[in-house]
Amino acid sequence: MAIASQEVSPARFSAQLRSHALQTGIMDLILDRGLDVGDALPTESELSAELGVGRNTVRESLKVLQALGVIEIRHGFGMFVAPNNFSALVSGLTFRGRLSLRHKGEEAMELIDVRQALESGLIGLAIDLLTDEHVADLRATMEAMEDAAKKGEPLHEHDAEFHRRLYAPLNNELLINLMDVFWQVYRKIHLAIGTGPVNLEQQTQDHWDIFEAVANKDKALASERLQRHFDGIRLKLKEVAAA
Amino acid sequence: MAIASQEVSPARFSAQLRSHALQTGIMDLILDRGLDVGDALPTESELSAELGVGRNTVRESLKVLQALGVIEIRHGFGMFVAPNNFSALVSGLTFRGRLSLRHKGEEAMELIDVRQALESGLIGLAIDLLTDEHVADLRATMEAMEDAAKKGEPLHEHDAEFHRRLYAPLNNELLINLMDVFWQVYRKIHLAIGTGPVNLEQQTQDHWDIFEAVANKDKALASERLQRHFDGIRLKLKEVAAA
DNA sequence: ATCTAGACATTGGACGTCCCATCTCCTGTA
DNA sequence: TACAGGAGATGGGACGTCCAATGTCTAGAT
Repeated sequence: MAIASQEVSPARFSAQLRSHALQTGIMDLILDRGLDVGDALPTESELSAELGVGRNTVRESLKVLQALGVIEIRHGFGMFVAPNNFSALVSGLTFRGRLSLRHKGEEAMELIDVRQALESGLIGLAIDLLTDEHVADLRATMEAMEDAAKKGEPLHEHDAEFHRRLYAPLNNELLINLMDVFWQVYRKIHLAIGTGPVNLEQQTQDHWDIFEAVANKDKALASERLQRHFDGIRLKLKEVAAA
Repeated sequence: MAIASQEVSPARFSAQLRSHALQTGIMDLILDRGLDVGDALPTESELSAELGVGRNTVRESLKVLQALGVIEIRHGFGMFVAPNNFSALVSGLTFRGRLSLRHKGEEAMELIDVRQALESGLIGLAIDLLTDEHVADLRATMEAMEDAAKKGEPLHEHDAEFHRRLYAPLNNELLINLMDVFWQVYRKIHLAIGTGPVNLEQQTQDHWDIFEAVANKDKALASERLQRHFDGIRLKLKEVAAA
């Protein structure tokens, strides 16, 4: 399974296409050999030989695949087919947000909007599938958050957990990961634009309100309260953009 | 929670950290210098010198940033801050789907589910913001699709356009891009599992039905019809997985 | 017999150098 | 004025060399 286009007329294909072909070549190799998550890939040298390109070149593609969450690279050990994760997306999107903060913060606002749209748009579907067990899990998370708030500890871990469990009924790991990405980007933007003194009690209460609406299966109210959840940062973003 | 804290041995972390630090280093450099979309980055050699790493090493990071849509690399000309695009995500996600098709197609199903959840979950918000102009645009797209169907031409371009315009009222480029990613992944999965003879008229009619519900601002009906939209491929996926 | 420390092979990480491919821009000619 | 072609700059790629991290295996001590 070689990059067939190389033998014929390399010049006809743009460099970008060749680079992309190498990446898909490696992915095809994984699929052709029936490698599964956790299985080891050939070594860099072997790949270099089999694909007929230099080791540096294959390394560039491997780094890209690593960034895309396709493979996992372990120094001194080998390379393996990775379980999916979107972590790479976070840095790219955060960069976008920071970049846009310099003019009008439009993209940062869009990032917030995406998270808001995802959360308030999908909560209805989640409520449809909500079981008592899910509600119990949510309550447990909220109690942990309340404990932390009383001790003056930071809430972000509990916050993340709450939002993850909110959409657990959808039973879709991929979607949870995706929403987690936007949670993280949200948080980074929040940190970047600087926050005033955080009111732990208020923050906890906001989440209790959301929990209550969800537990009562009131889709409209839950959706509205989730929207509210983002009003604060939107205001601050506008201030920063105006300045 | 697949994203954040996977169990990681300390040394592997450091290796990852250096690579990641280089990437963020380049992004910081862009931000520090006030570079904007379209502006040129320093040359590879300059970056190599300024960041104190070898050119090959910096190239690996640059390729990653290119894959993440942060920069655009033009052979023989230079590197530039890129407008955001998620196109890189597509290949990674498609790989996931193809990989999962070999056992139970779970991830492929999740990918479909994500698109379905996004579309049917967000249509309500879109309808809230729908204007007559948006409806007119949608109708125009549908008429173009119908024309193509009558000529026996492939519909996928019109299909993509229809779904893009469906969420245009949300006025969020980022979200449109994101949904476009899942549209493309959906299509690739569709092609990968093989489709029976496509019924152009039926396909067009399905879209007309969705259009009608949206134009009438019937959120529930629109959401339901969007859900239906995916029933076919889900069935086929289950067949493939069972085989 | 068991445990541990250290040697060892394997593998990825980083770098330098050389040459090729491609682009833009400028110059010269018709 | 317009077009063709060259010059220079920049990214693309290939080796070769050495460094660093990791897991394994073995020898020695207990």
